[in-house]
Amino acid sequence: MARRGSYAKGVAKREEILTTALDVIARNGYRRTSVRELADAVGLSQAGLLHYFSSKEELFQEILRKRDEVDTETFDIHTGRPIEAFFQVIRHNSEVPGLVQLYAQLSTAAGDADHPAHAFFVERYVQFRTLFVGMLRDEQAAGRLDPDLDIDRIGNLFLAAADGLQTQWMLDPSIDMAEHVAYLWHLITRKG
Amino acid sequence: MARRGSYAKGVAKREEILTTALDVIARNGYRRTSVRELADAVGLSQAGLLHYFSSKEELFQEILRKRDEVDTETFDIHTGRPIEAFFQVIRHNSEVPGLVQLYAQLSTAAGDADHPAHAFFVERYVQFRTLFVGMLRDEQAAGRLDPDLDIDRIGNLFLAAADGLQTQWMLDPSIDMAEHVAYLWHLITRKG
DNA sequence: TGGCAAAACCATACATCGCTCGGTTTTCAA
DNA sequence: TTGAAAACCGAGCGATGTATGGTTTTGCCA
Repeated sequence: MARRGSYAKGVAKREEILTTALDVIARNGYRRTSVRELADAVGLSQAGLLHYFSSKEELFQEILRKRDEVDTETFDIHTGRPIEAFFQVIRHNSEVPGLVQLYAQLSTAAGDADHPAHAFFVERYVQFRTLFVGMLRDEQAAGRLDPDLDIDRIGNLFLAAADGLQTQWMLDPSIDMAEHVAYLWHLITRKG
Repeated sequence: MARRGSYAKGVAKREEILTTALDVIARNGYRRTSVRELADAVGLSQAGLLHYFSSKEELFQEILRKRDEVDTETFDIHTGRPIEAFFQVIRHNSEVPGLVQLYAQLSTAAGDADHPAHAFFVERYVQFRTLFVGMLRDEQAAGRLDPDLDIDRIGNLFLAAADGLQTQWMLDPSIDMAEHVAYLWHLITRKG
């Protein structure tokens, strides 16, 4: 499933690389993690590792893609109430600082239009915006949310708050990300 | 003023490095800017440049520190109404994408406690939080803001929104950062 | 079941990076 | 005028990401 024509061994190895890389980054931090180190951790040479991912940045992108897939399943994004899943994901994030570092670094680096992961993040934000705005629309339709609210802007503000709070949390772990986002939700839903 | 014991020439050169580096980064983007390139741009060798800044990361940190100083003066942060200055800074940011890239990258990299710029950003956030919360307290005292609001949390949410919107704006420049932050302000001040 | 194309994987090498070291030249106060 | 410190450089080191040209392993199908 990794690529067309992959052997069973290759598919398993690719998966092993992703999960192992996640561990190494979580333990060593994003800055101090090199391709050689990741290759060693899965018993491959650097060239052997780069057979599966054409560059370091693509490897990191795929790690984050897999994270999204796992989170989507684990926290029941599409079936439950998305706002609840959103809070759960944020709470969970404070237990995987390495991933937060990786995400923050790669998503900002991808701001450059030439960055290999640029398209990935552009699409990611589109998807999350759509998901969030759809949820807000449902809340409005159910009468639980002021119909005068600009749900497009609010959707962007929620994503921005989640990202920005990660930066603050990395600098000062005493900041409770989920609590802050919950307060933003309170600000929006108050005065029914 | 740059360091104790600097000669006049050195002080001027240090200043030239900062302003030139700013231009180069704005033009080439943060990723593609190396120390060698910056050294060339000011007519120095790399070793010559690193006489003024002990590392690349310290140079970038000093660029951002200078940016803060210039913005503080230009937009009248301490004398005018801080919220207005805040909007102006954000509007101005969309005209200096290179700086936004640099800030986003360095501030997230500094999340690692071992990063050379870690202390700088920790302190920076403390300062901005203090400034912002003070402003919110004044608004409450003047009766222009609901006294029940948690101004500490709101302060953090504003900083987070400003940061997170930069990420979104880099990925999609059609996003109006200032407009979104203004809408957040509207959400907080509505229903006086 | 044996052959063979493609996948899996490696050793080596290369360009570039940030940075250090040991020096020379320039500045400027005493 | 002098000399100590600042300003600056050439050369090179170790580490990084990645390209190249190969060998070994896998598994489909004839």
